[in-house]
Amino acid sequence: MAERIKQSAIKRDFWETAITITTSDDDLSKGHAEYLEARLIEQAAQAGRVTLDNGTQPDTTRRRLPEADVANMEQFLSNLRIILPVIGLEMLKPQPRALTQTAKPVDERTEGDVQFEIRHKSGVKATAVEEDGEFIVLEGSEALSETGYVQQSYGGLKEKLISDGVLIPVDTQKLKFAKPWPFTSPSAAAAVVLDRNSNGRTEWKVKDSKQTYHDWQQAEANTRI
DNA sequence: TATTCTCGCGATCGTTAGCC
DNA sequence: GGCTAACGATCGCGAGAATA
Repeated sequence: MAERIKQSAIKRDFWETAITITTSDDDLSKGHAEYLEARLIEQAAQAGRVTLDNGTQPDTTRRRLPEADVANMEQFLSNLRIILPVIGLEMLKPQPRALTQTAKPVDERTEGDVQFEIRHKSGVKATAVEEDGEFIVLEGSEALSETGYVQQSYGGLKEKLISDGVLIPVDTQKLKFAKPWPFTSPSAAAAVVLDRNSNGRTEWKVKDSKQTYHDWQQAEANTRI
C-alpha cells in the first residue's frame, strides 16, 4: 500500500491529499480492500461528482468474498457514506436530480421540489431548487453582468462559470445559465445572479409568492416539529 | 510541536436611498 | 409608510505564517 501511494504521488502531480481508511481492529484483508476499492470506484463513478483517474478497476466479483464478509463490507461502506461528507468529501453522494436528469423537462425532474426565483427590475429572472442541502440554479435562468458594483466577493466564481460555459452572454448586461449549477448557499447563487453581494435567504422567494427562502425554511422547520 | 496571529473569503445582517 | 435594491459592516471559519 505504501509503495502504491508513493507511485501515485510520483505519477499524479494533481495529488494533494491521500486518505487512508482502516478499521479499529485492523482486520481488513487484501480481499476486503479490493472489494472496497471496487465498490468505492463504482459508487464514485455513479455519483459523477469527481473525475476518476484510476488505472486499476477491480471487479467486485473477481475475488469472491463469503456472503458474511460482503455484508460486513457493505455495512463498512454505508458507514463511509456517513463519515466522508462530515470531513468534506462528497464524492460518493449522488448528484441531485435537477443536475443529473437534464434530459427531462425542468418541471418533471424538479417535481415535488419547491422552486425559488429572483426577479430583478431589469427583467432578469432566475429559478432555483434546493436538493440535499445544495442550492441549484436551473438552466435558462438569467444573471446580471457588468453592473460595476464593488465588493463582489463572488467575482472569481462568476468568472469561472463564464469560462466553463455554464454562464453564456445574452447581451452586454445579461448572462444565461446554459445548464443547472449547484451553489453551496443561496447567497452565493444570489450574488452570481444579481452581480453583487446579497443575502440569498431574503433575495430568493418561493415561486409566484412573496415568501422568502428564509421564511420558507422557518415554516418547513415548524412543520417538522 | 503547540499556540497564536493574520489574512482572505464567504455568509449574513443592517442601514440608507429611491420609488410607488 | 412600506417595500425593494444597493452596498457597507460584521462575523465566522480555515489556511498559512510567525512565535514561544
